[in-house]
Amino acid sequence: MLNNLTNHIKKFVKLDEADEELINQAVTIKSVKKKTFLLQPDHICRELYFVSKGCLRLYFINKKLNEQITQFAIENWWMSDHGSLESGKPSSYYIQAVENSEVISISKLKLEELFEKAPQLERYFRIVQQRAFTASQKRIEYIYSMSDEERYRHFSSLFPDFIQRIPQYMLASYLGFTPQFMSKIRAKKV
Amino acid sequence: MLNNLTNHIKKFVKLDEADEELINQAVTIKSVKKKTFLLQPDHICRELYFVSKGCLRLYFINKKLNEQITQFAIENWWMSDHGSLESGKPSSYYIQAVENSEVISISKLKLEELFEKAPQLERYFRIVQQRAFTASQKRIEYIYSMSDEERYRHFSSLFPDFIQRIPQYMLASYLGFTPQFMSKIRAKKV
DNA sequence: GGTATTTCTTAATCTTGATTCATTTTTTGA
DNA sequence: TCAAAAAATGAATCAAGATTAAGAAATACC
Repeated sequence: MLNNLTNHIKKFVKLDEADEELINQAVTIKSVKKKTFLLQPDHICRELYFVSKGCLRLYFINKKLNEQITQFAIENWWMSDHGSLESGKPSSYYIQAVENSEVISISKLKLEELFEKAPQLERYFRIVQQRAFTASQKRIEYIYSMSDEERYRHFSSLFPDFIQRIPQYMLASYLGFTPQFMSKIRAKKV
Repeated sequence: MLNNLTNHIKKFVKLDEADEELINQAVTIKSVKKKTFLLQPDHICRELYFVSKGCLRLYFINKKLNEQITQFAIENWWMSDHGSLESGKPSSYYIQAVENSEVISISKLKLEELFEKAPQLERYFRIVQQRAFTASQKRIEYIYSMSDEERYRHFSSLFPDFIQRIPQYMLASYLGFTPQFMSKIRAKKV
């Protein structure tokens, strides 16, 4: 649904019909089945993805050859490898659909064109980017101020619905510990 | 030096003389002595600080009553508590000068006025914000993929000059471990 | 509907880095 | 310049969570 994107933008800045039209022409809708990759290592990331339905994850393979998830994106979140997108260098990440999803995709190039034609988007992305940064900082704060167990309980209480949607091992990965440890603390819970 | 700010902005977007004038009128220069606080807990953060000389740190007091540093800002970096700035709620952070510093300060209010008068700034802050987010994500990646010792050695090799500027215990705090552990790995180094 | 693959659990042992407490070294400021 | 405060070091003990290795339970798919 294209509307999901423009509706989200309109929560932050004003768009007239011409703007909406421009945006809708610049983006493409993709249906992605569970486990499909939108980005793989050694590829240059050239697009940003807005999740209109479903769930994506961003992860890399660490030295111990385990998947390390660094981000999830659900409805109304953007997902991309901004590092690769900016630098034009190959990514070291995977972006993969965790559920059958619908994403609205826009290339970096088209986005830059859009910034010229609809300058309010510049503001929208500034705001969205700032929120993303604040959230990321908050996450670092949590990492450094809670134990793994505390972080698990904290996350569960903040996002009870979300933890139902994804396999436990993915949450363990996102929170930075092993599935075994996750089982241990869940067992304790009783 | 006001020029430090406008020069930095001009690395990302074009400014004409009128823009520069507007910016210079909106900001104020502050000389801050080492250990001076620019923000303390329970205060609402209403400003953003651009470091034109010196070094600031952002930290909070964790449950164990230790200082936990989450960010440093040196020359040409912005520092603020975006969470408090955005929400208008009291901060739980300290922003403190680590060295005698010169900061260029702008209030959230004035900045919003500036966005109207000089829309290129919207782009500048979008770009700066995006870089900050990318850096923050990169940091989370490091936290989750290296041991504390590895992270210390990695950081030291990336920023050899910076580690000379700050006390070791502050670096230990930023990297998320104790000064004692830091001593241990430094001793090993020989 | 049954087999194969994924996901989750349990338990024993091992490691990294925290804690505690004491001492030394360096820096600061009157 | 010298006393006091701040910062760094060292060593012994402890704890959180990793690792390894099974096995059990769910889910997916043919």
